[in-house]
Amino acid sequence: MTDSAGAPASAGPGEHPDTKERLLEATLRLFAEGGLQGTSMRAVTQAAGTSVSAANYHFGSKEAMLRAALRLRAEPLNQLRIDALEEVVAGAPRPSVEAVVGAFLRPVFEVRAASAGQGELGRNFAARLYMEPEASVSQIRHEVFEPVNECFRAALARALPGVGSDTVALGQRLSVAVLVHVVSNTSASGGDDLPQPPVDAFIAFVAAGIRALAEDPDATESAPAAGDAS
Amino acid sequence: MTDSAGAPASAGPGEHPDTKERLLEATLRLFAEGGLQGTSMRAVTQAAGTSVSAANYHFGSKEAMLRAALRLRAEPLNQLRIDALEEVVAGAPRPSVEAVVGAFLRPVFEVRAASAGQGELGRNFAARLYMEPEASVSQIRHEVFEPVNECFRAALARALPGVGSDTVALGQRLSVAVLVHVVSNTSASGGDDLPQPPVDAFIAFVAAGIRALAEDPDATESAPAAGDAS
DNA sequence: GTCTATATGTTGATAGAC
DNA sequence: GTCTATCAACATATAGAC
Repeated sequence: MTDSAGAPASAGPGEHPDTKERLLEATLRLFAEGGLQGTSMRAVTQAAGTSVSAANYHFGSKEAMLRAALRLRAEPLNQLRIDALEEVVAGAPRPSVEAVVGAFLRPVFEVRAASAGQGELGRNFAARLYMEPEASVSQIRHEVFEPVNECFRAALARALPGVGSDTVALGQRLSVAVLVHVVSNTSASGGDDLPQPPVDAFIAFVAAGIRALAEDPDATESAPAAGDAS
Repeated sequence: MTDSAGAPASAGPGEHPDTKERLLEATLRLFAEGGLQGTSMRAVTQAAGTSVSAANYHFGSKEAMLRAALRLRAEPLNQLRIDALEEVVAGAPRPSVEAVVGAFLRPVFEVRAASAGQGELGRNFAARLYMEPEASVSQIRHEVFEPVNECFRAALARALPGVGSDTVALGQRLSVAVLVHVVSNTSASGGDDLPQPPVDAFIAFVAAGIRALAEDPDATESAPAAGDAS
């Protein structure tokens, strides 16, 4: 909505990165390193080789610029996961839990592996996007990931016929939990450079956990018993 | 180490909260709401009914004050969990995975339930402590929680004889993953007020996941196969 | 020990020249 | 469209009176 009318010198057909594009790229990179409050307009615009005024001209505010950058980067991954999930559901009327969980988790690893070559843009970025507690980021995260989560729940319900919807929802949430930790524990969180286990380990963990929830719905719904049954 | 020598008017035997105590309390509360960069000395000292100078007099810097507050709040929980883990190990030479995971997770829920009455001090706090990517917070988190994690790994190794240490370590990491999400998803993360499933659901999920890792060490060590075996 | 006042730097956003 | 110069507000930290 900004490159509509009066952009005579920068609205090329897509050849060289103009100022707006450079700003988005720099925003992503610096946000990935420092989070929202840890990233200043000055740092971003300096990294983009322009000025604060240019950024405010194109986006209006710091938050708007961040939102644009986050959506730009997160939605392709978003679509990748939705496609994978729909493919699993379309391929089998009753897919395995592993297949569904794999469709949910694998694209994240693929994108991380792909962006590992072009610097660490995408590494910390996913962690920041998932973990930043700032309200604006949290809102974007919800907007972008809620369709995926819904798609995941639908696929999971297919894989687990007869299981309650709240159990399915809990399984989805805990899948995200594992995903978040995976994504954060390699770069942003503890400063540790832990070894990265293969994707299948995480899929096996999550699938077994979800099956445990499905097999014991009593624990999911309400469990006042078994306090100290040692 | 600050109330040792020259504190004639505020080092009471523990009756009324002095300035230092009020500062720690306010630091915890505001940090729980806004994170590290989102919490200023001005806001903290104003909430504590004192001035920035007093805070710097007692703690020296913003980061030092935060560190003191974090340790003050996190270490009791820390000890609770270590005790529970040691009790499980002492009670049975080969405890169940559920018992070990329960000892790891339950104290967190207990502390959250206990602090739910005294305002939302402890609710967001755990989430912030676990999720804040700031270096100083991350360092404290590591210092405080590493002993617990080590204790948990030891107990888990008891419950899973013959399982590789890296598999055990992965199980511990993913337990923390679930814990983080549980703790963050009720207040700080998405702004959603999701229903809180019982503790046993999380224990069942984690225990089953860990067993899956233990039963298939092939996936934990290295898994170059099974790319698209659909 | 605690305060007021201040030093020094940074932030996000804007005004106006070009 | 992009820049330089600037604003007002905020940050952490310190100096010195009391």
